[in-house]
Amino acid sequence: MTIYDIAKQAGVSASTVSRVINRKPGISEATRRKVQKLLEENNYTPDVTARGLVMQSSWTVGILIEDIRVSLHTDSVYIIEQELMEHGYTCITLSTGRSLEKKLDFIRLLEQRRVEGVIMIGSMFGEEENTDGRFRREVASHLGTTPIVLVNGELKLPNVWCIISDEERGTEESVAYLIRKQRKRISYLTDVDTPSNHLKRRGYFSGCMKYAPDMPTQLYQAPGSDTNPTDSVARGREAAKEMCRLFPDTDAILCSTDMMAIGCMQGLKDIGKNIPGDIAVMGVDNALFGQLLQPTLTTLDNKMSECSRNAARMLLDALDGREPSRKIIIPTEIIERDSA
Amino acid sequence: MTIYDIAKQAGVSASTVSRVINRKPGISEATRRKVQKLLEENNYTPDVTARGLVMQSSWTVGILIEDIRVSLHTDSVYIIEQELMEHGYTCITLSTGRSLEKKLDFIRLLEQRRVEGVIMIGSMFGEEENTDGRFRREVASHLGTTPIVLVNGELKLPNVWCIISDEERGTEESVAYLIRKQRKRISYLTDVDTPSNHLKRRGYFSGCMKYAPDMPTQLYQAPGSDTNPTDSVARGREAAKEMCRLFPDTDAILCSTDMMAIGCMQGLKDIGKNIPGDIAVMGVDNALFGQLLQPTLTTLDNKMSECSRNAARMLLDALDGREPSRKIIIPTEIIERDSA
DNA sequence: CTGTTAGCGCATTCAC
DNA sequence: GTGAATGCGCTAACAG
Repeated sequence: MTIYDIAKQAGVSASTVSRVINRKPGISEATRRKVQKLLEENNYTPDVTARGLVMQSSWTVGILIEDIRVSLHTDSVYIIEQELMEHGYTCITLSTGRSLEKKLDFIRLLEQRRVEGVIMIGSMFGEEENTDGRFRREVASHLGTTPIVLVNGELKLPNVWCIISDEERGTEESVAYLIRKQRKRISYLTDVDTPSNHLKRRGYFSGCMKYAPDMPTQLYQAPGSDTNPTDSVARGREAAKEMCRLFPDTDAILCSTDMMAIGCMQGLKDIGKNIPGDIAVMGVDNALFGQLLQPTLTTLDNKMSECSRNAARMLLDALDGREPSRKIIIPTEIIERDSA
Repeated sequence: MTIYDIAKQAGVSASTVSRVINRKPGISEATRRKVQKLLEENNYTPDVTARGLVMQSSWTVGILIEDIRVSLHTDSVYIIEQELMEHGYTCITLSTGRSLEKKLDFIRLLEQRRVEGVIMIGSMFGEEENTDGRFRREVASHLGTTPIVLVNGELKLPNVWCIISDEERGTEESVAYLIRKQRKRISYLTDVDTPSNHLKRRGYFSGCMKYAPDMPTQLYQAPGSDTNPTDSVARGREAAKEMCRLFPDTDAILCSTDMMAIGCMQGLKDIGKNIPGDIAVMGVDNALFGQLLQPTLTTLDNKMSECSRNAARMLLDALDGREPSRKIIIPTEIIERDSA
């Protein structure tokens, strides 16, 4: 069913039909009604794809994310999709996994689909000093003129806007918090090598330096590379035991994510440790489930929901030519609960 | 950058460029190489939207779901997207919420985008006897020729395939399980009115009838309508207290979802009940977090991951004209843990 | 007020 | 082997 079919039935031209569909002025009430009736009777729906071709606008935006199963990301995607949909955009959400190749594939996929904007969630989409810049170059050459908003990462490109959660500072303050809570041997548990994890780790070190210069720093990086919840928890569980061996005097474990922290708590329970009596545990993310455990999990809220909402709005602003700020930083907040 | 731009640079016609892009035979090795080189140099990417217009195929499928934040659904979407993407399809995933209007809006949106197939996850997309059939009619008129796979629901339409988890039977067996565990007063906690919840509730009643005909049935339906995790847990928590008032002799609460069960456990703890000593708790879904609580949550695994994987394959089969089975039922499985 | 024409980017006849 | 012409479904500029 095309506008031509409708036009024929109505005895008018296709452009007339197009006009009534798009509510353009300059049409007699009589023909408007006649056409309208036919449209409804035939259950006509315009092909937005064809429309996009001539209008040079797809009303589509892409969302890139490492793994939709990570609840933090799920919430972000939900918020962003709702916000963009309200403004008429349809989202294509892609879980890239951790490989660079896959990320590049999806960048090309979005280009092929002629998306009008892109939101990338996660620090792995940013550039660090130690990268060869391949990702940045590919983004530049494939999406060089598409507005892009990066959540929790930075990419120095003229079409990229950034919004980041101040996790480094937050981790620093988490150390201060634990020290205020009388902890004497704070160790740090991290896993996958991501820029975000590097920042948090740096925050741990500088926090120790600032607030407890005499305390030895104790870092443990758990092996493994997948970041889905199941793996993260399992990894934290193993790591907790390993850390108790490596750092027998530790009385607080600061974890790079809540999932790791949850696993960590499991592991500590496995070996009979009391939380927070023997060891305090603290995570990052403010995941829902931290509230449901016994004891409830103290965590650093990195405000990802707020970041996501802002990201969507920044993209909408950029799409409407309103020039949002190039870079926004959102402060974090410590959520005090029972585990620390 | 279009094929015409490339054609001009190469001194050939657009059709020649099109041929090398699509690896069609009948082109001299020389021009093929020349064009190929230009394509790469210019970072050319075909517009799949325009291609779709002429080929009459969008290589897009839609996924409809009530709320992506429900972890059960998140996993389903992840699995389906991966599977379809491997076969060249791009997914548009839409969280419809609970309103019928929104569902219909999104049905139309998918029609506008000319998706080639649709997967709907959740019983709310099916039809029950007590519905006025509006949803079915709208699906028929807007997506009447589009292959659709329904997960956990049924829609009697020639272009719809169904895959359902046998939750009714599973709930029945859950009752039997609790009785084997010496429970004497099994009550049932449910919430939102969905077909799936109706089936489970029916399973509860028939289970009681079958395995403990003398036991009085005790049903409580918690008020509220949103199914996101936060709300579900909160609702379960309140409900647990209410149920202890209403049914003071209950020694087992069977919950319609794991999130409700998790909330339920919180609520029971709030009022000093011991689990499973005083009261056993059991859920449905086999959510990851059931394993992480203390005590771990006994649950009915409704095999949603398996259902999802099958749904994707059924759609692919239908898309390729391979005629999959019209309806498939997947049996559930009780996962024994500590709460019951 | 309405119809004709052209073109969005691409693939596919059908000639040559 | 390759190019010119045509059309996918739609909107827009220009006539009338």
